[in-house]
Amino acid sequence: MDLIKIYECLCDRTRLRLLNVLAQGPVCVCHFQTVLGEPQVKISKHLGYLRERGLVECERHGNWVVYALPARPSRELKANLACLQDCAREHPVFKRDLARLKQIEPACAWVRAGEPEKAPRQVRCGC
Amino acid sequence: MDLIKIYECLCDRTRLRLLNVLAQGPVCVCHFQTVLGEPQVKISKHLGYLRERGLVECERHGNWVVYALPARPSRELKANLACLQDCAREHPVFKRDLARLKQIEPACAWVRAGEPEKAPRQVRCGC
DNA sequence: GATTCATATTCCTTGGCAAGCATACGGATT
DNA sequence: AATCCGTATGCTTGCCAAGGAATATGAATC
Repeated sequence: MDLIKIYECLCDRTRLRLLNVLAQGPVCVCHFQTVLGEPQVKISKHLGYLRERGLVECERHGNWVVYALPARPSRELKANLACLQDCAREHPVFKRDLARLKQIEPACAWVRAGEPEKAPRQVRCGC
Repeated sequence: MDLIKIYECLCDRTRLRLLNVLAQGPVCVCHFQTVLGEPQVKISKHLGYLRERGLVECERHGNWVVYALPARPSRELKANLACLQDCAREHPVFKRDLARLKQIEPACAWVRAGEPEKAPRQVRCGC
C-alpha cells in the first residue's frame, strides 16, 4: 500500500519542513541548509530518503542538485501535500522557513524557476 | 509542534486502519478485533498509543471500552482525518474494514450511536 | 592534475517502536 | 468468593531510523 509509504515520509520533522519548502518550487541542497539551518548530512540524507520513496525528484546542474516535487504526483500525495501546506500555514517553524526562503530568493531565482541555463557561472553558490 | 505528533500516529498501517474505522463512529475494542482481524494485544496497544497522543478518546461501559475520535479535534487533526478518509476511499484494505464494520452493525449499534444505556445486559459481546 | 565546492555515502552509536507472550486488572455473573 | 469476559500492561526481541563524524564522488576552476 502506497499510502503508508507516504505517511512514513511525513512522520519526521525535518522531512515535513523540506516538503513544505518544496511546495514553493524547486530548491537545491545548499539552500535547504540555509533555510532550515540544519547540517548538510542531515538535509542530504532526508532528501535521499524522500527520493527513494518517490516523494521528490532531483536533477543535477553542475555542482548543484536541485530537488523538486514530482511532476506527476499521485492522488494521495497531492492530497497530503495540500493538507500539509494547510496545516503549516500557521506553524511558526514552517512559516519561518518560508520567510527565510524568501530572503534568499534573489540568490536562487534560477533554481526556483527551474531555469538551469541561468545558473551562475562561478562555482560558489552564495548561500 | 503538535502536527508532528499527528503524523507520527499516522505512520503505522494498523493505526491508519483504526482511525479510518473510527471516522464512522465510536467502536469498542472487541469490534476492532473483528473488523481488522488482528489480535487483541495489537489493537489495544495501538489504541493506547493513539490515546496517549490525544488522537482518540475512550470511555468504559461495563466490560467494554468504547473508543472514539476526540469531541473537539484540532484543526490539524480534522484536516488530516479528512485527508485520510479521502485517500482510504479507494484502498482495498480500508474499504474491506468498512465493509466488515457494516456487517457487524446490528451487534454494535448501541456503541456506534454512543448510547451506553442500550448496552446488552449479558456479558458476552457476541463478536 | 590539483584544488575547491556541493553533495552523497559509509560507518557507527543510540533510541524508539512493532510484535508477541504471559499476566494483571476491572467489571459482571453465578 | 470464585469465575468469566473484555481490556490493559510488563517484558523481551528484533528491526529500523536518526544523528553525527569522516570520507568519497563528481563537477568546475585554476
